Amino acid sequence: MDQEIEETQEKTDVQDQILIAALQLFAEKGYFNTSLIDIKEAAGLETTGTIYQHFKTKHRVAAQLYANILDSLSVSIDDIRHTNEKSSEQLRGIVDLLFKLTDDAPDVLRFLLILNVKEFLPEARPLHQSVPFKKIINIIEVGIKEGEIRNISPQLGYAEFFGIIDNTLRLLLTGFFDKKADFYQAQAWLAAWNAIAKK
Amino acid sequence: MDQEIEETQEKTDVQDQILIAALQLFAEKGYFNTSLIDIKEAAGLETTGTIYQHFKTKHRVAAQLYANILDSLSVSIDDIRHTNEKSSEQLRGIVDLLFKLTDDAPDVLRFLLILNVKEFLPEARPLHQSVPFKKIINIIEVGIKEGEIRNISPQLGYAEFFGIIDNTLRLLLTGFFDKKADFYQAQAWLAAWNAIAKK
DNA sequence: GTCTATACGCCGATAGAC
DNA sequence: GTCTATCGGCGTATAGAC
Repeated sequence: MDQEIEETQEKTDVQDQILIAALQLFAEKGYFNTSLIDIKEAAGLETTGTIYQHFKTKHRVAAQLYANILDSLSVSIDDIRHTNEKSSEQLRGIVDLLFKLTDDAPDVLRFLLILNVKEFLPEARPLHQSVPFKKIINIIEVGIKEGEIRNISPQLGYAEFFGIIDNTLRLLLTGFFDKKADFYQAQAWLAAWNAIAKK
Repeated sequence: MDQEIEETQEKTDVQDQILIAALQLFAEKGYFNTSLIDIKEAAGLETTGTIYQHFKTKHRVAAQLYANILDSLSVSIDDIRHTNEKSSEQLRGIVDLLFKLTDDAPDVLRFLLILNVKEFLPEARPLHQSVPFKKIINIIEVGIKEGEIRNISPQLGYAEFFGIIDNTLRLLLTGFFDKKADFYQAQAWLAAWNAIAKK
């Protein structure tokens, strides 16, 4: 039984190694510029065959990666919703999370925001129709109902609020800005919230 | 001499056919999912060899396409700057242009905004450091100096203003919105301008 | 200068030894 | 269940006939 646990443990570790290596390479070079040989080497494996023990195809590697990222984001957003009452606080929490991720795990945000995921995962829903982003739109809807946010269509509110946040993150990730991230975070939050807040 | 002109004319036409076909396919499927055989067929050619008469490599096709789009945009922006005095009017003109393009030539904007150009043109400057977009930042700088735009860093102003516009265009291009484009254009302009205008 | 035929390499995927 | 060896195919690019 100990053995079983060890094996399971090890298998999980190898899977994670592969996913981590793939994330880094996809974020850096893109899906199509990354071969399984690249992934194998970055994951410290001897052979590409090992990848096929854990994933049926290269495509599945990317699909799993995308699913994991969206799931993790979704959980974090739920957490933020439960620990904050007002829509403004919830949105603030999400913005904090995204900027924190830009610092701690830039490859995750590069994958989400810069790669054109549809190109290699054509069956995946567009980012803006994924579960976590639907939750953000829902927060905006609630904010409108409760009078914190001005009375616009939630989709438009999302476009305006998240347009500023998303673009700021993008510009941070591509090295466009010259000041520290914290500066832009504060400014972007203010501008984004002002764009949709009831005056 | 007539013959020379005809030949030149024809050559130009074939080049354009290739570029138009490539634009459409790249915008729809992405660069890596598009083969030269696809392009040849969409351009109405018999053989991929013809493409190699006009472009050294597939990569050059994409590079030429990107250069043409940026040039054309740059010319349009110059025109807008010359026919409008105030920064607010110039920005308004650019927003009108971009929404018009979304309608008339969506593939151009898909290429610019949705594809991750760096993936297949690694040597190209990021969009936000390209000539036409530098001109937009310059307009914002002038607007700040002349007091139309509040006193923020031009880069931040660009992130806020263009974040809203860019995201709205993206959401239009991906079919996220349910109302007509005109509605979102008016709203996006207002929100974007309000985000940076001096109150 | 346009089309035919083909070379060549790379990469995803697999079969099978150990 | 990990590694070796290799297949098959696609896609870019070219060489050469017409």
